[in-house]
Order: sequence, then C-alpha cells, then structure tokens
Amino acid sequence: MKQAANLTKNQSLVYSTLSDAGGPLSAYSILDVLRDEGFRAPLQVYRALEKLQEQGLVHRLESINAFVACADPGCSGHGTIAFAICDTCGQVDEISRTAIEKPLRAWTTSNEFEAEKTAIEIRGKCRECKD
Amino acid sequence: MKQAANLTKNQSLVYSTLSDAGGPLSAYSILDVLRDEGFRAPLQVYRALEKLQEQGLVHRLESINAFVACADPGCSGHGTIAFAICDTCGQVDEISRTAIEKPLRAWTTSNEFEAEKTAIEIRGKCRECKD
DNA sequence: CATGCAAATGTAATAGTATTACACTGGATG
DNA sequence: CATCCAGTGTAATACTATTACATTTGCATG
Repeated sequence: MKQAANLTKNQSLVYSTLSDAGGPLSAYSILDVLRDEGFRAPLQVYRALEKLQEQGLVHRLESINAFVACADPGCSGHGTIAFAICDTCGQVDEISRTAIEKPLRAWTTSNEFEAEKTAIEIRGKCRECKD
Repeated sequence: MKQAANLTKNQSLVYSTLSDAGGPLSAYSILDVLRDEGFRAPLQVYRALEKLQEQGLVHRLESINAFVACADPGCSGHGTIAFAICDTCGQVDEISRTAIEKPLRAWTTSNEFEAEKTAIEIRGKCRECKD
C-alpha cells in the first residue's frame, strides 16, 4: 500500500474494497459494497478508479469489464502487464514480463505507432479449475 | 471471404457490414446499418457475431467493445493475434506474430494455465494521427 | 483572514453494451 | 411422420459507463 496515504476518502474506500476482494470486481459490485459507506452513484466509483489507475494501484481488465488491485502496489513504473484470468474461479494473475513487451515494441517502432496503453489478457482456466 | 458460403443470412449480412466498414464497429452500429435489412433487435447481431468469431472471420476488440472483420479471412487457424488500435482515427492493424505468443505460452505452460482466448490490444495513435 | 482556484464530491439523468426468456420456423434425420 | 436442432424474431431486462450540473473541500496566495 505504498501510496495509499495520498488517496482521498473515496479513492481509499474503493482501493481497499478491491484489495480486500482479492480478485476482480465490477464497478457496480464496488458500488454495492460501498453503499453502506455512503456511495450512491456509479460515478463516485468510476472517478476513484480512474485516479487509482493513473497511480498504478488498480488495473482494468478490459475483457471482463472489471477492475483489480495491482499485485505490486506502487508499481506505476512497470511497463506492459499481461493478465491471466480464470473464467471459472475468477482468479487473476499478473504476468509482468519484459519478454512480452519486446516483440510488441518491435512492431510499434517499425510501424511508427505511438502506444499509450496496452492490454494483454489471457482467458482460460487456471491450474485449480482446469480439471 | 473463404468461408462466406457457409454463412446464414444474418451472419453474412453482419459479416459484409463489417467488411465494408473497413474498421471496427460496435454491435449497435451494425444493428443500425442493418435495420433496413430487417434487423430489429441487438440479439440478432450478437448471435451472428458469435458464430463469425467462432469461424475466425471476425475479432472482438475487448478494450473498445467493438468488432472487426479479420484481415485474413478464414484464418481461424492462426494463433494469438495482437491489435493496434488508433484512438484517434479508429483504424485497426492486426499483428500476427508468433514472437508474441511464445513468451505468453512460456508462462501458461509453467503455470499450468489452460489458455482459451487471448486478447492483446495496443491503444494509441497510428502513424497518420500521432502528429 | 479573505480570496480564489483546482480537485474532489454529490446527484440525477441518460447513453451504450449485452443477456435472458420465450416463441416460432424450417430443414435434416431416423 | 416424429423429432431434433440450428437459426430466427421479439420483448424485456440487466449491466456498464458517461454527461451535465451543482456543491464542497483543501490549500496556496495576496
């Protein structure tokens, strides 16, 4: 929780909800959890998520419209991340390998594409669930 | 259009809409285009898209909730694909490099993860738009 | 201390994306 | 003929995200 101190009230509520969940949650699931804390509208969640993503504390999983606390908080410096998402149990693993980034960067460089954000998501079944 | 012959009426309508578009379309955009052809409900589009994806004729772009005709139709055999999506002009490039697949497969293998579907999407600005 | 600005917040309304449920058709197969 | 199954039609609903506008808070600065 390196940067947690900088967070505003809403931001830290959303962040700890995600951390406690130990897995991905949708924005509306977060909203439901936080209704007790006074949250009333989706925007409150989306706004907090946006800031948290900027700080690298939270990642968005595009392929399932969900959000997950970063496994390595304060990692805003790390580059391209890949996620392995189990469609059965919902568990998410972060794969932070520069090895993956390299061939992608080779393409963007030679095609003069200015990459801003890269999503790599492997969907399937994790070791526990695949049998 | 290798396999186009196998397609049902709705499927080929959706497929040619996507082909003609020359870029990604949302399901509802497709629906709007096809209202003249008798389409009335989103489900008609989603069902066709599902079949087209199974056949590898269409890809889904997870990060923008859109669909695009495969650049290399009939390519259902090809493995992991990466997409470069220009957020400015909307143009999409397919990057089909086994080089990318390799490090990912290394991870899934050593973690015994059974990959079913992999999304790799680079968002940014293409050569044309980046200036 | 007062002022003013920027960031954060609260709320409502709406837009955009996707699925569930149920009914029906038509062709292939036994 | 009976049955099965893939495809289709339609309506209703669920889920995800954004726009617009009003208000508040923190804080630097005069």
